[in-house]
Amino acid sequence: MFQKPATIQDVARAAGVSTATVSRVLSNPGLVSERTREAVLLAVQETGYRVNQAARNLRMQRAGAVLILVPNLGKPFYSGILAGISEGFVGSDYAVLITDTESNPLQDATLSGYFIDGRIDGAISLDGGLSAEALAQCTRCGAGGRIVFLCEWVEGQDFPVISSDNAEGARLAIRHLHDLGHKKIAHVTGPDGNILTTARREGMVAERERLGLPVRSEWIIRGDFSLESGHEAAHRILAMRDRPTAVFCSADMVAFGLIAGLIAGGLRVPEDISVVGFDDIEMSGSFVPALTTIRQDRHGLGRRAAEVLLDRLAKANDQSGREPAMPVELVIRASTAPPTD
Amino acid sequence: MFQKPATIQDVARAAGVSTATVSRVLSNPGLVSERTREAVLLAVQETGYRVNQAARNLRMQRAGAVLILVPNLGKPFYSGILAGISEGFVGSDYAVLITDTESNPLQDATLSGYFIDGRIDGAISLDGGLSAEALAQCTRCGAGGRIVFLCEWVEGQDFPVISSDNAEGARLAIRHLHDLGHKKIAHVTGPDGNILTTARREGMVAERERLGLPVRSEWIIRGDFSLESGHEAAHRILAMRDRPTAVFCSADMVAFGLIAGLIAGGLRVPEDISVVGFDDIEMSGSFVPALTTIRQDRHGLGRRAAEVLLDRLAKANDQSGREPAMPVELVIRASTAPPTD
DNA sequence: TGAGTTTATGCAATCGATTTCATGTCCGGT
DNA sequence: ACCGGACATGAAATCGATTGCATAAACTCA
Repeated sequence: MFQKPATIQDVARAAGVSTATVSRVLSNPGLVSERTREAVLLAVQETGYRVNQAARNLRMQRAGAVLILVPNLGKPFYSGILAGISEGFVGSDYAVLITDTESNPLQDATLSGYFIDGRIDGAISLDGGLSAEALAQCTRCGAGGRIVFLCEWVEGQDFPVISSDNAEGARLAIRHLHDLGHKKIAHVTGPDGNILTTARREGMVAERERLGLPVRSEWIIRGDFSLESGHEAAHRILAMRDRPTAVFCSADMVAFGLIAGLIAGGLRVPEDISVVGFDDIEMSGSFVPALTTIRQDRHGLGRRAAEVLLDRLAKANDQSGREPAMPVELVIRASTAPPTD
Repeated sequence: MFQKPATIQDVARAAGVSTATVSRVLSNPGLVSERTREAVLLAVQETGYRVNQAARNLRMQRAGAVLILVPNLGKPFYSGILAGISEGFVGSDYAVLITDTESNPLQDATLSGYFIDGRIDGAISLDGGLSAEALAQCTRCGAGGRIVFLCEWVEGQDFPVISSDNAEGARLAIRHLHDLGHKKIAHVTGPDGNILTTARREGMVAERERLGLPVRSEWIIRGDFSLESGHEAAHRILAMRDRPTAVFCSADMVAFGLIAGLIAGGLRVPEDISVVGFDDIEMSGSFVPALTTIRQDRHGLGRRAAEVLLDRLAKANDQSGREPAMPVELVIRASTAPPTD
């Protein structure tokens, strides 16, 4: 057969010390004398010892893992975020579990169950659609302080939230279009009930009012962050009598669908109509035309969420509340230009 | 403070039986009498007991987790696969760990380390770029039979492989173009050294020869599965004196970049040039023009890999080797049409 | 009725680490 | 020379489950 992994007993025997000493060398070397420390480290080398996580977790009453709840792993938007999160946990001895809440919907008891099981020590949710009951169950079993929301969040709950400054992003987009000379600006929203939909729509409306731009209710088009919804929006716009000269989309994917639809309908982007996206996913820079958009620091968002959660897990301090919003940035590319009345 | 999770002891006390009995009720109910079984189940309800995974894993000498190695989580291609994998593990009491091998490159000892640690019981690698040394270390520590490759694989190694019939996909694409009347067919490859690049290129070359289609070396354009490489390929093609009338791309993303580039260069798709992709990712159906492509059953591939790995983990049987290739399918949409010489 | 099964259950060892507590040694100060 | 403290180490309890073995009760069959 194959060689069984060495246990702490094996190391202790090899080094001629007790298991307690081996354990101390590994986790608290200051307590051990120079001589024995070296002997133990040598024995560790020789035996190829690695600490058994199950045993350690059992003894330390922890799970050694965190769970990331992703609404839909397929959306390119999440990739950079996940990379940032993983990076944030490198060297922390927490394993990162990822689950797709769309293809594996959570029951109310599932998340708290993972905590009770000792499967996870903490969670980062990119899904703002968790039920209040599910969260209440987590709080009840003491997991409340170990859940962090990222990008999305649940209204009326007091969990830490890391997110971009969505309102500011909307503001930047509108101001950019206004600076180019656009007055008739449409908006394709996210799905109803999504917290980001609200934040971006309201930011956009506020800025439009501030700048005194004209308002038409049909210029606010309901979407759902998908390529298809952008495509549908294009049809709506093509059919309008009083067409906007620019469109601010709630997500880059929407912008892609929109642009494709507009071009298929005979318009040119940006000559006939300007388009601004939101997110700045990888593809946006190489789309044709390259997309002007609001950049979210996806990697940074992920890292920050990991940091905040690690901090929670380490200190068990329960000061909740929202983290300062992460800055966004306007990236000007080729999909916007002055209107050509 | 919060209520501590109930242990098996608590349940045993509540039901007036020993912990052994509780354990049996939960894992091997047939051994226990009707009466006590009911009493125990009641006690489980009342206490809200859930078995502690760390303890169970320690005792059973398992990790309760599998690791999925994904080359780049950001690529939409992987989404459906991951969904299929997760689905395959639902109800199996294995946790699914996901890691991005691009943003977190594996050292030679990392993967085997996870096995030795008792962090994972098995792995599914979507990355065909694992080093021989890393794999050798896994084999050495007895983890050889618990690694499954999916989509990609490492040449010269005897791990089970689940993958689509890449050669057949290439054949279908070329035959489709040939049936439409195309003779001058170009191909944008994947990255050098990638196993799929080879499989698809060779499938395409073989079929082209079989049909007696003309060959020009510049019609085989080096790409890397990315949108950008499609875009570059467009420039190459636009600059050719003897232009192909159709292009078979090694991935849908490449096709998107290619089409965008061709259109920007003044050609029409499919009127002036036809384009076929490979993968059929979500976006392909709603791209403009909708993409004709070779569909891989991503969900099914993921599920199958999960099944094969679960099987391995359960039976500890070591019969390795390649699984039968998963079928692919030609999906005809709007990006291909007869040539218009 | 008694020997031999079968069935149901409990006791206690075990998995591999961490950590408390006790012990022993060495040192400096008086 | 003696005492107190600092330091190094080991013995053993502990985390929460699973399971081999022993035992007791119930049942079968001649």
